[in-house]
Amino acid sequence: MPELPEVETTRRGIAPHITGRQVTRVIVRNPNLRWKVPARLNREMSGQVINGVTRRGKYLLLTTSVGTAIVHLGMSGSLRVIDASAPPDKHDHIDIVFDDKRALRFTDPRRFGSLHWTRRPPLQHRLLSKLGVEPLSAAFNGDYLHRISRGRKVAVKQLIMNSHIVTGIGNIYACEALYMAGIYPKRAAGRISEKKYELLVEVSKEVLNDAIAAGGTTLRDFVNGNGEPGYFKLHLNVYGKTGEPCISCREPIREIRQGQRSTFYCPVCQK
DNA sequence: AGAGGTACCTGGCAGC
DNA sequence: TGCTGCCAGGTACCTC
Repeated sequence: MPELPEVETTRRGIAPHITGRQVTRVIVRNPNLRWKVPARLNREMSGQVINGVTRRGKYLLLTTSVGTAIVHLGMSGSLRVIDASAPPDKHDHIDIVFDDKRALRFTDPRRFGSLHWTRRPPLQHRLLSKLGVEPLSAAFNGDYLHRISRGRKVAVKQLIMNSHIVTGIGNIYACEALYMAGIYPKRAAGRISEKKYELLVEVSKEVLNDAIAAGGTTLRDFVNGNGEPGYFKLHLNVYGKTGEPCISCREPIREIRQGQRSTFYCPVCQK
C-alpha cells in the first residue's frame, strides 16, 4: 500500500524506537523478496547501532557506522516495531532484533519489497544513485519539470511517475495531483507550459504533505500493533472514483489505462 | 535517449 | 462453495 506518505509515516513511526538501539541479530525467514536478501545480513548487522532512519524517495535507509540497510516496501510491504517474542505470521519475512527485546519486523505478502545491505555511502548504491529529485524539496519546481520535459512526447502522468525525474510520486498521487492542477493525464509532457508545471508542483506538494499530516495520526500503529500498521485513507477526489460525479462539475470520473496502470480523471476539468 | 513492455508475487474480489 | 480470471498503491530492466 505504500506511497511516499506512507513510507514517510513509517519512517517517523519507527525511528524513535530503533535509533540508538543495538542490533543483536537479524532473522531472515524468507530471503526471496524482489531481490534476494543478502546471506551476510545477520553477520554484518549484528552488534551495530542504528544511527538514524532516513528516506530517499520510497527507500528507507537504516544507517549504522559500518553500513546501511536499504529497505523498499514495494506494493504490500510494511515495517513495525514489535516484541521480539511475538510469533511470526506467514508473510513476516525479516526481523531485525534489538537489545531491548524488540524487533523491526518486515512483512510483505507480495514480496515486491526489498532489503539491500551496503558498506558504501548509500546514495552511491545503484538503486539510489540515479533517482530524480525529492518531490518535497525545492529542487522539484516548475522550471525543473518544464526544462526536463522539452521535446518529450511521453504522457505527463508517466513523466511525473518516472523515478529518475522525480522520485516517490505513485499512481494515486499522480492522479490526484493532475486533477488538482486541471491537467489531462495523457497530455504530452513536452506541450505543457512552465506556468502549468508550477501549479502541478504546488498541488503535488500539497497533496503529499496533507497525506503525511494525516499519517501522523497513525504513528502509534507502527509500534506494538497486533495487526497491520494503520495506513491511512486520505480523502481522494478521482482515484478509484470511476463513474462518480466530479466534486467540481458533476461530470462522471473516467478510468483509462496508461502503461498498464489505471488512471482516473475528470474529462471536463482536466485539459 | 526515449518509449513501451515484461517481470517479480500473493490476496481479494467479481462473476459464473 | 469453489473455480477462474482479473486487478492491485512499484520499479528495474530489457528491447526496439
